[in-house]
Amino acid sequence: MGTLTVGEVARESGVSGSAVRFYERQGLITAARTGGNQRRFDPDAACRIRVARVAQRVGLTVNDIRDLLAVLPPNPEPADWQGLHDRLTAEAERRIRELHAALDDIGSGRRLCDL
Amino acid sequence: MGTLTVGEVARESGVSGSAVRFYERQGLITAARTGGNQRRFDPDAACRIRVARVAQRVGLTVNDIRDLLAVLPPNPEPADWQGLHDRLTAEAERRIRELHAALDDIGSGRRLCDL
DNA sequence: CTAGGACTTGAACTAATGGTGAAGTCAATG
DNA sequence: CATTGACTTCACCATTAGTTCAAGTCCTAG
Repeated sequence: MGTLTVGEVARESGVSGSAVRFYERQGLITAARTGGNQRRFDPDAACRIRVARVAQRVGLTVNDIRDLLAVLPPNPEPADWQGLHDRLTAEAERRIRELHAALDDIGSGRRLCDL
Repeated sequence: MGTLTVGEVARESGVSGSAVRFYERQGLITAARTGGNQRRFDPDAACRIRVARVAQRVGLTVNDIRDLLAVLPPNPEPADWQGLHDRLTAEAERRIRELHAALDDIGSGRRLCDL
């Protein structure tokens, strides 16, 4: 099944080789092994990593992303992408709401701190 | 000038005593010293800490917050609060824009990863 | 004037986060 | 079959934001 090496996935996904191995350790991607114990990835590994990078920009940790990607099977169908998209969107919007709430508190800052 | 002990500032600001000392080390607040080398804070110290906590919610690090509070003199005037408010608002809005940009990229996720 | 709670320092420690680096092993090519 | 680049593991690094500890000092109320 797996045909891509660490280096190939790294190049395709734009992260370092050590990051690819890190992501495998963390369960974001999975790999088959050759007789000589080398990793071989499915072609969707790079894709999963690209999704992971976007999720990091939303503020998710690698742990969060593991859970997120757990619901994404190999060779995902449109519905799988949709679910993932929905979860990420909800998370980003939640963070935007938190920032707005902080802004509101800042707005009342002078009153909070009248000296 | 300074009349409040570490413990009093901690109580007023809602953080621990060790955090108060930490914030002083980091330059978020300043303290006078008694003859016996104990810290004595101005009453605005607790206020500055409350501002710092809001800034943390916006995503600033303690280092960022030191720079932010550096422009806030003791006994700040309305214009000082305004400047601080503007900087925090700008930062929060920048982060909101980043999240929106990430959302846009998520929207194109299926195309990015067509397998 | 003394008891004990609050304070002092500095260093070590915690815990999460996101990797990197060194030393050694594999595999494909000339 | 040897070279050389890619691969392996495991330990370690750096940052962030504090907490904890020990050993000692201060200060204030009774």
